[in-house]
Amino acid sequence: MRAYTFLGDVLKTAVNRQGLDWPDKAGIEPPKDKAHGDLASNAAMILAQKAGMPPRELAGRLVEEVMQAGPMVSKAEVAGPGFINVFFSNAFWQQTIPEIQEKAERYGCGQWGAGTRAQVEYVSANPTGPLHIGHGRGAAVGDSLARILRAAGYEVSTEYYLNDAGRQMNLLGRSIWARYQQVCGRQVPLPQDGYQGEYILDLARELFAEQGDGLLSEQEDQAVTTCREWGVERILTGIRADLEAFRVEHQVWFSEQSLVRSGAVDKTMRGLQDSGLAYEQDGALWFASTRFGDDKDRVLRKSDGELTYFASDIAYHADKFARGIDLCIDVWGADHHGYVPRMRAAVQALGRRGEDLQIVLIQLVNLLRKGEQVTMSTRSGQFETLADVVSEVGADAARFIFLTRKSDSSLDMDLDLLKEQSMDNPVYYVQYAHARICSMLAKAGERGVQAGPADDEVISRLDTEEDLDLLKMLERFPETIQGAARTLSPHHVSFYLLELAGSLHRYYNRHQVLNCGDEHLARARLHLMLSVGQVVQNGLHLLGVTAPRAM
RNA sequence: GCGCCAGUAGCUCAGUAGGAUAGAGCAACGGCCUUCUAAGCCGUAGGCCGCAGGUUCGAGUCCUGCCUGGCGCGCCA
Repeated sequence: MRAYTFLGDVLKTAVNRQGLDWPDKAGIEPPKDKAHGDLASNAAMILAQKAGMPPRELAGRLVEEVMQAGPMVSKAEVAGPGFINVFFSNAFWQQTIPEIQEKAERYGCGQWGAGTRAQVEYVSANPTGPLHIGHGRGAAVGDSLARILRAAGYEVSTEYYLNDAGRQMNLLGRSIWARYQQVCGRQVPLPQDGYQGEYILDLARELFAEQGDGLLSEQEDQAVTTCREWGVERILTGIRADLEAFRVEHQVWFSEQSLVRSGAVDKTMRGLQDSGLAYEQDGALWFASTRFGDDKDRVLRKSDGELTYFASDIAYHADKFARGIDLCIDVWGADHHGYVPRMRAAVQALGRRGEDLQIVLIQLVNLLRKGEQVTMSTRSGQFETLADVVSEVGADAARFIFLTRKSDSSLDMDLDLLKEQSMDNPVYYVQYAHARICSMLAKAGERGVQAGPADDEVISRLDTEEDLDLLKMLERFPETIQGAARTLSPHHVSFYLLELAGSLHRYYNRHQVLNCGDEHLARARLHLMLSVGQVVQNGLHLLGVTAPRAM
């Protein structure tokens, strides 16, 4: 990060001295090939025409200025069609060590999102059954996203939206009621379209164990209500426990029912009507979402008087904005992608910019057992619960798998493979790096070796190719966080950690830390290990994965 | 029919705001433990980046068309 900002300043000044402005399209980035420097810029190629000289000539002038920038730059050159390649001095990279030690667990954090109140809403599964593995993926992404955004300086809150007002809730009540009666010995059919799952029967048995057959004497309506309320509470308790076991936290649990009851939904509907964005037709109330680019207008209140989910979703988002949230990030299952245009339209109708709502779509998790797909449907009750998977493969492995690919591509997850090859699971590769470092530090402690202060004299000994490789990796951590926050993509952090762990393992196999035969060198390398350990820890924390001290 | 997402090594996937000779892990093959954790390291092999055009100094990345797979299109929830 230091390298990037430093060179950015230098180059911009140099460009200005040529009487030019820094072009938006210009980039400064690390080249793929190390021989092309630590950072390279294409600015000269973009500005050549405007400057009225060939790209290489302009690049040459800029390079001269970069060379004057001080001892941090060891070399700058013109390359290829007009790239400016810049090499930094070892001393520059070595300064990363004291920076990490000073910032410790805050290293990598920045202020890019300062002043923005962001809210991440995720999971938000209907409380009609246990969480399945698909919810788990959304949970991992949402939770990690919140951590990353906090690290990037946003003021972040997390929330679970509870759809506790719809018809599904009634269906749940009736399903439990039917099962309950069966448990009591009555011959009753399950409701049509009811929940078939085994867990409904479990719930009914539990209810019976708790309250006996007392419900049988109640009125049907009353009994169904009791079953529903008891069932929702029971299921929610389970969901909370599942999320906790998965190390996922929601600060706020927001009830849809509370919105309906407070009249907030009606109020929002009236507001839309007043501003001419909602209208009555064929006995229904419609939202004119086509005005904001949606394919067709959408129903808010059906002709039978019932509100659609969409209506409360709009009121819910209005409520979010009213609470002072600047940026709403909704994590949804990708099967809801058709819903995106109307939700964004609604946000604009509320007087917000479309981009104040960001929707992260989570693609399907194809769960496999022995290579065969496990079909999933809450209704039929055939699914793999998050809790089962977590207890089988562990929260760390599950989270890491979810966070090691773009959320927008579907994921094949073979549980048997994941278990059998658990030793080859990438999460262990990263954790092993941390454990290795801890082991070295422990050994250093036993031998009475102290790292001491990380002054220039000490860290200047970190000068091999592998030292610099690690130092450069460490220096890149802050911009990794920034990039992950900007693109709402936790997987960038995972891939960074895999790369960092790789560099550490390579280092370990090539250089001795404690046994290198030189007390000063050992101290320098100890500092390097401390820093790598810190960054691995910080990175894993962003993923919600533990950093074990021993494996 | 329309829309969204995906198509990159045998498999699972990266590829960051177009950049230089396209990467990693697994699987395969060959090496490395009297030394701080071999859950590791080093090496070899493996590619018309779905296909065809276009934009420009330059395309895996942007545009158009097509092919294949997944998902979605309701006064459902």
